Amino acid sequence: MSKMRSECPISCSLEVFGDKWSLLIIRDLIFYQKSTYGDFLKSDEKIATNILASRLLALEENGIIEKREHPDSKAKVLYRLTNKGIDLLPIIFEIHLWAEKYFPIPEDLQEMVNDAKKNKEVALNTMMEGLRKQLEEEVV
Amino acid sequence: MSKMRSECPISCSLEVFGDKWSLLIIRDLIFYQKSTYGDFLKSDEKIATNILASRLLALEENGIIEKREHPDSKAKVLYRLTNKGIDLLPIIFEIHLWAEKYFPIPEDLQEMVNDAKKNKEVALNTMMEGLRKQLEEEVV
DNA sequence: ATTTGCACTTGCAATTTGCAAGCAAAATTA
DNA sequence: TAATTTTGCTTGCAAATTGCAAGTGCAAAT
Repeated sequence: MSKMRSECPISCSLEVFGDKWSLLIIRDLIFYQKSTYGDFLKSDEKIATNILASRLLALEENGIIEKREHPDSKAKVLYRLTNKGIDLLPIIFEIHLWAEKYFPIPEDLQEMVNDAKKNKEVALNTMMEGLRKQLEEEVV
Repeated sequence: MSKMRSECPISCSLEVFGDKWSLLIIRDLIFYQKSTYGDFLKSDEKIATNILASRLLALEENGIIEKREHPDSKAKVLYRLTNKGIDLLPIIFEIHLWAEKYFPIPEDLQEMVNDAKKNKEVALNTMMEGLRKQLEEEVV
């Protein structure tokens, strides 16, 4: 957050998640139930270990994700989206809808995208509620 | 478009507009009626000339923008969003709404964002129709 | 007690970005 | 008509970022 390029909301937002990796990490958190450093490393796009570390730190500093104790082991770190991070879902939803129009969509996502197309608001709200519930439950 | 990192719609989309500059150029086309190389250079974020040239080329290759003859002069080049580019507006809208929640929004954009919050679908459709109309008219 | 798993860090090479200057064609001015 | 300015780039080089491979330190399993 050192230097802002401008006051523009698009520009400010891009400084938070406008790189090649951040939205992919957020995607993994939302759609693939990934939550650890090792999980993110396994994604198809093959992020480098140092880049992953720097992105996770930046996302944490920007309040998009937070670190938690992992229930299974002290050696693991559990990463979770904050409410601020969960609020990015509408953007990710719209990116999916745009991509659906201009790229072939993998089978395993087709159903989700179809739902989103049929009834955007409902699909979105359902998904966001799910994520927030997950966040609350674990605090307990 | 040389090498794809994965089949993921988010990843594919990011390869089109997921850098620090592309969405700002698209923003300028949508919200500030900018349409020439010189216009884009004047933006607050101060993009370098070579980077601007490379981004314009990439956006054109990806079918997001197109070059046109400028009505005023042969020395000028008119850049316009294609329909594919106009379809990015919902994403940009959602980014604005997210930003509105987490950043201070400049006065000159406040009204637009308020409209968007009050009646998202209507505001979005109005704006997209306007952009498409502009695109059609000029072809004549 | 030793090996394995996990979350990183470090060093260095390769790629990308950013800055400053230059350049050709078109338009304007003298 | 000639000189100057505008416009849209390109080029060369330095600085920053990214990517790869090889560690490192602590926790957990064997």
